[in-house]
Amino acid sequence: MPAALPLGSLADWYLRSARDLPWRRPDFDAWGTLVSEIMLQQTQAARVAVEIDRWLERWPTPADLADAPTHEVLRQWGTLGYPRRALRLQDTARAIVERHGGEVPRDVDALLALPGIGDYTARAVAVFHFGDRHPVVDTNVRRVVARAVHGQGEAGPAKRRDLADVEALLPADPADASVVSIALMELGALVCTARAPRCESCPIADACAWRAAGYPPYEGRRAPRQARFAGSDRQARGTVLRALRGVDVPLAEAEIAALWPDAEQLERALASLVADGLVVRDGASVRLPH
DNA sequence: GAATCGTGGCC
DNA sequence: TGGCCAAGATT
Repeated sequence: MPAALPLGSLADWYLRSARDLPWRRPDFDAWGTLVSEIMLQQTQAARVAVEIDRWLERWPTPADLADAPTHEVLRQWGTLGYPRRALRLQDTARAIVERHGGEVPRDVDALLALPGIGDYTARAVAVFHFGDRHPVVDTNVRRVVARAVHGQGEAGPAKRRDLADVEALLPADPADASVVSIALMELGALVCTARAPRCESCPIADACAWRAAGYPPYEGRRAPRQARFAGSDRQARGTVLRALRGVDVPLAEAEIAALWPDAEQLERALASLVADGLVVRDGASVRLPH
């Protein structure tokens, strides 16, 4: 059993060093928290920070987004990446209106039942907005715990076990547990980074098992590395969607064909965009969904 | 469990 | 320069 982490030092460090991010402002409501957490799925905080306010000014409540034209939702999503998230976010807004009277639910299971909301996002909303006690486990938390608690240089692929693993670290008091979760995330983002961690300024360095062991290199299994992007179906999809966002009329098949050199790959990308509901084929042209 | 899904920043 | 990484979720 590893020694307990100095959670008091961690919390003090957080209160001293936390970034001033929009979703940490006291006036951020449950809906704003949910929207920001979905945008933060695999997208860097700095990029979300410049988009979130404009989004929430346009659609300040779930009912507002539920009623929006989907093509406008996709345009506003812009280049945040993984545009299926924008569709799911609108689906979630509609589900909140239908199932929960337009109010973001507090219950983790109710949150998990919403489209596009998984283990991380559901608990992030329940903890960071509602103040309940749950483990909030993202890539930062997994890395910090792997190092400080388990003495491993990397976390390896995400596992179901990670949730219970982190839950065991949390203080009993929900408010204290909430600060520990956000502080672990911030520590992973600012200090205990994937490359070149800043151990000299780490508030829990004295208790870090990885440091105590002399920074042994990671020997365990790793997540498979991302496929090359250049020339991929993903790039083809992105190219098509970027073109459609840039105009307010459908694009003819010939205009679409001019976007990508490999006709067979373009057709495959187009078919997958249609299957995802991101694009609609309308006769001999292609457009964003209404 | 592994593959898929955008875009941009960093060294 | 190109691989790695980023507040993950879904199938």
